[in-house]
Amino acid sequence: MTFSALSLVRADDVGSAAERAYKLIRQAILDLTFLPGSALSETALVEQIGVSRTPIRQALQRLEHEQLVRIFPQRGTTVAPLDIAGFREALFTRVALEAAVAAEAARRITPQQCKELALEVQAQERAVTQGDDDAFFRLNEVFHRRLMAIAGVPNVWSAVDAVKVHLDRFRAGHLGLNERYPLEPVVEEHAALVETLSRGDGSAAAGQMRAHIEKVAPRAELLHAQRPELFSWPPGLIGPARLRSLPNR
Amino acid sequence: MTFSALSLVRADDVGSAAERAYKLIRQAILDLTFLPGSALSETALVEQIGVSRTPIRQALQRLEHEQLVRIFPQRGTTVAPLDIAGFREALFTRVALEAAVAAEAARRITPQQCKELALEVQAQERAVTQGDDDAFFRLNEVFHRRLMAIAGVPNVWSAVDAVKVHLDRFRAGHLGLNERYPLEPVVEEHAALVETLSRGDGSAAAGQMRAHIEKVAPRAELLHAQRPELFSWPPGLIGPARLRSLPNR
DNA sequence: CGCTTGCTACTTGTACACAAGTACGCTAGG
DNA sequence: CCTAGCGTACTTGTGTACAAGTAGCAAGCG
Repeated sequence: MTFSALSLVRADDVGSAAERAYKLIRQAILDLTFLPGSALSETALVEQIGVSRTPIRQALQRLEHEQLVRIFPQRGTTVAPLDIAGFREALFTRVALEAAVAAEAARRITPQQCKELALEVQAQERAVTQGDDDAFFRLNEVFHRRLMAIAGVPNVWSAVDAVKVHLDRFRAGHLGLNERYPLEPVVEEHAALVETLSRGDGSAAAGQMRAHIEKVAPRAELLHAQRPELFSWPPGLIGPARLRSLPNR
Repeated sequence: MTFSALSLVRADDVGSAAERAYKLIRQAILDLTFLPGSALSETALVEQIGVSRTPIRQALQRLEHEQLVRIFPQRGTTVAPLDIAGFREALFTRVALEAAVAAEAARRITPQQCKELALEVQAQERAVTQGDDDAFFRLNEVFHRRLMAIAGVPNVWSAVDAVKVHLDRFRAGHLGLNERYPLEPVVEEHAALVETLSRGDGSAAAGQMRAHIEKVAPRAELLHAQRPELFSWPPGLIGPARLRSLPNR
């Protein structure tokens, strides 16, 4: 009983101060607590998170490296606006990598691994029928990582993860609109993919994976049409000027 | 005449202290000035580079993120050993991305762009016949980046660059052995690729790109056979223990 | 002789003070 | 009323002192 409480505490307590600051700020950007285009004050973050400027700065520099924030020396730091071109490039990258993974996995997969994947798909189905979206997204990630392990390239996930944030930001934008994305087809595509993998058909598996991932493509233009303010710097300024007065947009 | 000297100075003088420290340490790791497995002392780097610990630490954390160093809290920092598995995964990633780029470029390329690529290949040929390897490697990088621009995904290069260091480290290891890698076939493959792109044959271009990049694959085992000490932690220790006494291996 | 225990010197992590530079607003002048 | 100029308050970048923790060695004990 104390265990579950402990594991909840861990999420905000484990790791160095810099690690905690990184995860907190990153999550706040992804779920739109910090709106795209708004200014991020290091001193304000110090008060909100309760650590010194040093770990805050480490976190912000990691976030700048993955292009979630922009740091303008001696001027300020802002949350990067959503960007359709960036979305398309991230999607291109993820499709290329995961399609290649699927092809290689089809060549290497064993019957035992096929059974394990089928079990995972069943777990995904349960999560969807129970309406537990968060559980499904976790299982979805596990599934895609498992394919990389089967293909013998587990660390390719880090390359996917680096671009995946720019896809997930669009999903978060849709969540704010209360538009649920139907998850049942996703599970069906997973099941079909496992079946293809079990036949060892690499090119078919690659094609299915490509189509599977590219289904999120329309999200970019949809969200841009519905919430254009997330895609540009606040009105009245072009580019990196006027960083002082952007408290919350 | 002062210009070329200036441009040489720039490499060590431009950018923030953290940026300079990052580039210097990175270069020293890539050209084996800092040997794989050896310890990196922050205070020693402070004296060698001439900046404070803060930018040194920023640089080391960037290097840890791209897996060139490993930081063990309260214990020490070491240069990451070469790793065949990492090489294979980096190669897989680069092949997947660049093959997809080649396929997309074949669909989008214009006749004008074909001519420009042909001119670039001629410049590469000149560099090779003049024996200017450094110039060729710069032109080679420009060529691959240009293909991404043509395919409409210029920022995919950053994803390639992130894994490319783990391929380049093996090239640096070979340089120490004075084994020159023949560059003429590389230029010929570039020329053949441009010809295929001009025909708009996407799948053929992807296949050529795949073969083109995978030619470096044998380097991993070759270097491992000739310089195994670059691939493991110094003798007498397994894993991350005993960081104190590893001055230069 | 082998083992334990404590000390010392080193590591990285964090906090804070200061330096360099920028934007905004006020004020004085036209 | 408008505009130019300056000062203030803010930003990030850097240096440095201190805190927390680890490895290695040496001395003392069994």
